[in-house]
Amino acid sequence: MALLEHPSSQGGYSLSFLAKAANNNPSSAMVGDLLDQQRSSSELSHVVGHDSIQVTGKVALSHSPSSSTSGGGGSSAQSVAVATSVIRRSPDSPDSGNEDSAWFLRHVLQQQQQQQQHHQTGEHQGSATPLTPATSPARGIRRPRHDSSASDVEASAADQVELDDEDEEIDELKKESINHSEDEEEEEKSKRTRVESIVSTMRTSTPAAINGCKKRKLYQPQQHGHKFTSEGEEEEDETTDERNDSLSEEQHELSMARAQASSRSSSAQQQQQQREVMQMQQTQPHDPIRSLQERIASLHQQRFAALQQQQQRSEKMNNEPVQQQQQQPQIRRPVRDDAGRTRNALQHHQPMTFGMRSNLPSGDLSHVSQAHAAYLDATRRMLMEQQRQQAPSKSQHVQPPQQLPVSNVQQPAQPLNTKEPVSSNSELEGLAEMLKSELASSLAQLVDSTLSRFAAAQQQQRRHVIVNNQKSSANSISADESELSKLQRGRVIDRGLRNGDLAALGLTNSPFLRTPYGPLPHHLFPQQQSPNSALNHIVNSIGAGIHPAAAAAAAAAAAAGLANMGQFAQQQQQQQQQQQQQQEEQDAIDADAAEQNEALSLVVSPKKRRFTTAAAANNNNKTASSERNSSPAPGNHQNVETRLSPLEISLINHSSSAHSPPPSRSPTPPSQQQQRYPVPAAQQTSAAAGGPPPLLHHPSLFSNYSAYFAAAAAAAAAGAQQAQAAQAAAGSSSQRSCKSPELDLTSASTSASLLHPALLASHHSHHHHRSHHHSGGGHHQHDNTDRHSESSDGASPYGSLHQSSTLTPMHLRKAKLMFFWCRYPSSSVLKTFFPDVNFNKNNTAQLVKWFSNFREFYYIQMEKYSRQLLSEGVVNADDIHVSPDSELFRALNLHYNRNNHIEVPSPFVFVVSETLREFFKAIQAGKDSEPSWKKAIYKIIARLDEQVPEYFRTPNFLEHLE
DNA sequence: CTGGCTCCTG
DNA sequence: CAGGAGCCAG
Repeated sequence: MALLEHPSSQGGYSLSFLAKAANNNPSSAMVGDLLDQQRSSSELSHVVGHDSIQVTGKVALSHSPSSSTSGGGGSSAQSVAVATSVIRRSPDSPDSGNEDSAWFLRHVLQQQQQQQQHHQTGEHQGSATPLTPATSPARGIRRPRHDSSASDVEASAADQVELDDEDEEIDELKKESINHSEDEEEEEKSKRTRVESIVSTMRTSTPAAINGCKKRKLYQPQQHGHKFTSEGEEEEDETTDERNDSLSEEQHELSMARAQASSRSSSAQQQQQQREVMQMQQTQPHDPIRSLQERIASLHQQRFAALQQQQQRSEKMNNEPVQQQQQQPQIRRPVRDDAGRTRNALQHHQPMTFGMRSNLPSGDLSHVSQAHAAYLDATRRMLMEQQRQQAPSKSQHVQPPQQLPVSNVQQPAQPLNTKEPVSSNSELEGLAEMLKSELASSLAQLVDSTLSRFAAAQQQQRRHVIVNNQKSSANSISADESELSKLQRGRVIDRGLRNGDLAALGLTNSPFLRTPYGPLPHHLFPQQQSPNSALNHIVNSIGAGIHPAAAAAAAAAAAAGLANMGQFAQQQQQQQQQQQQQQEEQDAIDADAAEQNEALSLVVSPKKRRFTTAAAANNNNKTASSERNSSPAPGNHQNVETRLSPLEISLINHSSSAHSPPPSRSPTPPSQQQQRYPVPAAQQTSAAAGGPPPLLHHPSLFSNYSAYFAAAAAAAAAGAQQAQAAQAAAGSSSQRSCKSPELDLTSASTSASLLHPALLASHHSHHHHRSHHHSGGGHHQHDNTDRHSESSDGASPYGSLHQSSTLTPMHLRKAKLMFFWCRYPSSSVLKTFFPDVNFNKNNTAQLVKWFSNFREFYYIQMEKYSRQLLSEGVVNADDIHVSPDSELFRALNLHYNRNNHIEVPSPFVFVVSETLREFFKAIQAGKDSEPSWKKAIYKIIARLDEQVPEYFRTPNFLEHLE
């Protein structure tokens, strides 16, 4: 019976994924061992999560997401940390050779396991404490909820404290690690980190997408508010904000780039870095968006450089560069502005890119796992090679020349690498000058080409629009654009949910992490001059290969004891890295110029309501779907975009590219798709994280924890901002700066525990819908209505003043999602989650009624399934376990989460199982014959309500719901 | 009396 | 899902 699942089979998605990955791994001794360990660890964590859920109840649940989610990732992070500690503490650690690697790995793994256990214990304690037995039974089914919420807050507070501690620890560890210059170990660590990152990434990868549900018209849109309201003002604000954000981002970027440059071993890389800096500087003043893009481009460049190094190295050492490359996040394709060098780098990498492509058939898990396996394998080989080389001659400087392939301008490289920055300032300046000139020229070209392309694209779009939708033509500066914008929103949503939970949007690129730890890498590898330069090189290359931020974060995390938050942050970063890689791949596939131009256009034209993605060459599908958007763009887009994550982007791309079901991302990467988005999205993400709450930039805040917080705050800020905007459109910037932070912090703290790693599963469905609409053809009328409703819902309300008293289908959707956390929301609280609605008695009643209906459906299902269980011979209620994969959840998901906007929160899983048990027991006891036998159960279930995550308050939330 | 909930029906 | 009826508590 699908419903019942044995405890053993019950794990969280993430865990199972991890296990899968482990299984897929081909591997050899070391790697294999590692994987096994991983798996076991994951199981452990899994078990932990499960236990906590069952045992502790609500509070535990709130924590559980982190535990279950982090399962693999957490373990990885821990392992890293462990590694560090091991290095420091154990004197017996071997200094060299083959044994070193193996030894290191084993130790790490062991430590990891131990830590897991510790973690487990901690978990129990934490969860158990806050639980507050609900009171007031009779009337106040709802009251209990309040109690529970309070307990949640406490829990979150506790978490914060822990995090602080973690931060301190991190700092200490960092220092220590720096002081202890053990090259080999360092190397190991870096490698380890990479492996870990991959594993964690796999963990997070998309959960099994449920059905590609069709979007059905819930009901006709009753009205549309004022589409075009104070659009102008908001936009203005947005622009400024964005600029500020971008600027701050740039700053971070600069500092980071410098730090990295110093650490880089090869002069070529330095050059690139400098170029980046130059680019950023140049672009900063002008266009924020552009600057962001530039920044991304620079990042890409960095990666490329790293890749190149690595590739060469790997090639030399063994003949398997491809595999390694696959694994590494680097396969980035230079963003538009990159001129010759970047392109060169790109070209060099292209072969690899292709390889990746072939190996990465779909964006789903499978591809990830494959990559992971490949990566592990490659890693193993690398280690072996290293060992071999080391053994024979420790003082081989032979390597350097090879590593500096493309631009050997400054050969001093390896030996001097650490000190280069200091000594060669003048040189750098000269380079900077050169770069500047180069950039200037290249930029001009780019701009020209971009503009021309954009124009062409627009024309095309218009055509499509006209053909497809007559009405929308007016607004349709670009139907495609609108579609794209929608997609983006989808991404945003996903990101918002996902990241909102974990790192709250944009942690990946968040300056917070980066700035602080950016320097770390180079500190960690200070002694590259040491005899075994080869190893050093490897380390460097590895480090470089990884996203700098990620690497830094990883290092920091490793050093630290790995607070939960830290884990999250790290994981997130890693994930994003991976996602970015994917995106990059796709991008690489496409022709460069066209895509980039599109991206630019997208950014450039902020006025279109739903992100006007310039989307010149976008898909036909989108064109068709464009019908809906026409509404003016509220200012919030920027914020929204901030949350876009690479993954989302990739998903979007995937979906757009093919109607195929979510699971498999069709490799067919039509060059036309909006791959451009990825880049902009990423940029914005970083910008958003950095921008809104400048206060958070304070050094003290630089920690995983702080980063997390900041991100959350930023996310919240967006919401707050909106609210403010709604009331007073103008001059909100100052207010925002002051007020937002507070709000953010508050919300963040409050929601810290609440934030779940609810992953937005898929935009696929959305896209599908759209495409369906198009294909469906014949329903022009329908489409039009649709568009109206959407525009009124998503767009206008959030715009700020566009409140309407109408509850739209989007609101309904949101309400349904909220049901996952809260079954008995009070009307007052409920209202706060729909700031875009002008509530009156009627719509309030409607909203309340919705939840009543939700409950009804829910309880019906519960009763039905519990009866079914009973009939199947289940005797003990305790034997009832529900897995998210169960039929029951399928039904529930279909009802409340049709498009899988979010991953079913683990708390809800618990609630369901609990409800099931209660019904089961009641029915078993024959209470169902009594008059209102369900009421008792209702009471119990009412107690299990949780606070709805803060990100539901995000103004843009609705937009994300397709 | 009102708000809120459940149950039933369409 | 929405409407309506009925019940209950402030």
